[in-house]
Amino acid sequence: MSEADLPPSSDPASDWESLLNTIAHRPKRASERKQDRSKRTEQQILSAALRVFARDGISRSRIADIAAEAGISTSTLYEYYKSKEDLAYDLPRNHLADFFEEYRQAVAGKSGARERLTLYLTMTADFAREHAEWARVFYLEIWPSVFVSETELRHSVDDFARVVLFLLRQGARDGDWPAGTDQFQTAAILLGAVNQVIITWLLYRRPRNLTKASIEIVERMLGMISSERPAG
Amino acid sequence: MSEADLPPSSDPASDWESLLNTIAHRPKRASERKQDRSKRTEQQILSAALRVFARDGISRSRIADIAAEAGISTSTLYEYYKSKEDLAYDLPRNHLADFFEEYRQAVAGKSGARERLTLYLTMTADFAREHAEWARVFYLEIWPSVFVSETELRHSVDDFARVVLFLLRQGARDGDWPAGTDQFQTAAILLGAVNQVIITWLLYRRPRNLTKASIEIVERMLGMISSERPAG
DNA sequence: ACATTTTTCGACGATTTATCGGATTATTGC
DNA sequence: GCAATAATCCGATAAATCGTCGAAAAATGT
Repeated sequence: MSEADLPPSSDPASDWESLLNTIAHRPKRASERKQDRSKRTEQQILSAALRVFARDGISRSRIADIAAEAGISTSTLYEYYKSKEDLAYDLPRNHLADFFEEYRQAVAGKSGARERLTLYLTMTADFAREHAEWARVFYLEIWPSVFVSETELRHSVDDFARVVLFLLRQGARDGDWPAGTDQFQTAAILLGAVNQVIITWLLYRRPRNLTKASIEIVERMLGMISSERPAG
Repeated sequence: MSEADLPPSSDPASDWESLLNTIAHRPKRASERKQDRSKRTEQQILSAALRVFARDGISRSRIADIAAEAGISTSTLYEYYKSKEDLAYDLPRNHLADFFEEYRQAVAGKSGARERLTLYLTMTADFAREHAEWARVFYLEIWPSVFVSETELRHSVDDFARVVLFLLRQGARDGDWPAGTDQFQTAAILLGAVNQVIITWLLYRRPRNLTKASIEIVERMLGMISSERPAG
């Protein structure tokens, strides 16, 4: 069974709904733990791993430290994750789902492409600011990693760009910006710039005010894109 | 003795020269190996490490594999680098110095800020394409890493942005684009977009033609920046 | 209360990293 | 040339970390 088997629809509004639905509900993990105790343990592991990874970096972190931080033995941790790598790549998925869900709710009232896109990109930066430990692990260690493409996480990462592309197409249809330009290129500019700002903030705490900076840079880029003359 | 102790100069042309000089000649490593044999061994280690890191990823690579690939024993490798991390972070520096040197020569005839900037950003992408193994290690594993800021490599990474900022200021002085806008923001857009394109190419080989795509995206961004109306 | 399932953990084996002292090779001074 | 000295290399082995297994403990169902 292949993914993204949404029925082709000619109704843009329902396409948007179903896209949001898809990204917010990627299956989290086939854990199937029976007891509540286990669910608690799993949460403790994830929370401990996040703290330790953010503090020491994934490569320097030791499984034993994470287990100790979670208050369990090393071998118990291996009951839940078959390796450190497995744990590291599973870790960001819950948070990403949370982000998509937050966005889905925040965007509910808005129908304009530009409005939706502005909200998406600024919320991305804001989410990183609010979950700085997670963002450190995700943006500085996981996302660019060679191995993302081998994991389930890949779908969530791809979703990130999918939303931008969808909205760029919508805006082109609605006349918010020229339709002739390469939307992949535009998406690269938008996503690249926002990521760059987030990464700089994570590493050097510049700009001081990430929320304000991201709003400014997004407004500026969308302004530039809107007033471009169509490609000839 | 602190770095970057260039005498303050009010001559923009010589500032440019000295900036290029600084970045192309960062001290490579206090190796001080006496014999030619050692210099060869060091090269073999670096070249082997690059192959293995690019193939397996840094975290999955084993020191023993790198040593074998280099045709030396594990313990000999430790004569040269005190740990895998040490090796990984030293690896990119030679290539970066090569890039800066290549740029310095290519830019020699050009004096316009826009011309220099276009060349810089497109050469960045082209260098990644030509040295794909190195680029995989550098862009996907080293650059975004939390630890860059703890290593000597940090200076070279900072140089990357320094050049862009210098040229943005020059262009503002020369009237190539409005002077009012935040140049850090502009730099984030330019660098972020180019990095994004490079990373996408490394991971998915999209766009197919990286050289062409980077020229297009850089021209487009500089066009947008040039025709922005000054901030009010 | 007792059998069954689920979860936890200590003990241990396997893998990988890193060290050290001496053997080997090159360079220097004569 | 040839000894003396320095630089380089490597096998043996220690240290650290990862990962496995079987049995004990806890939870669940009847």
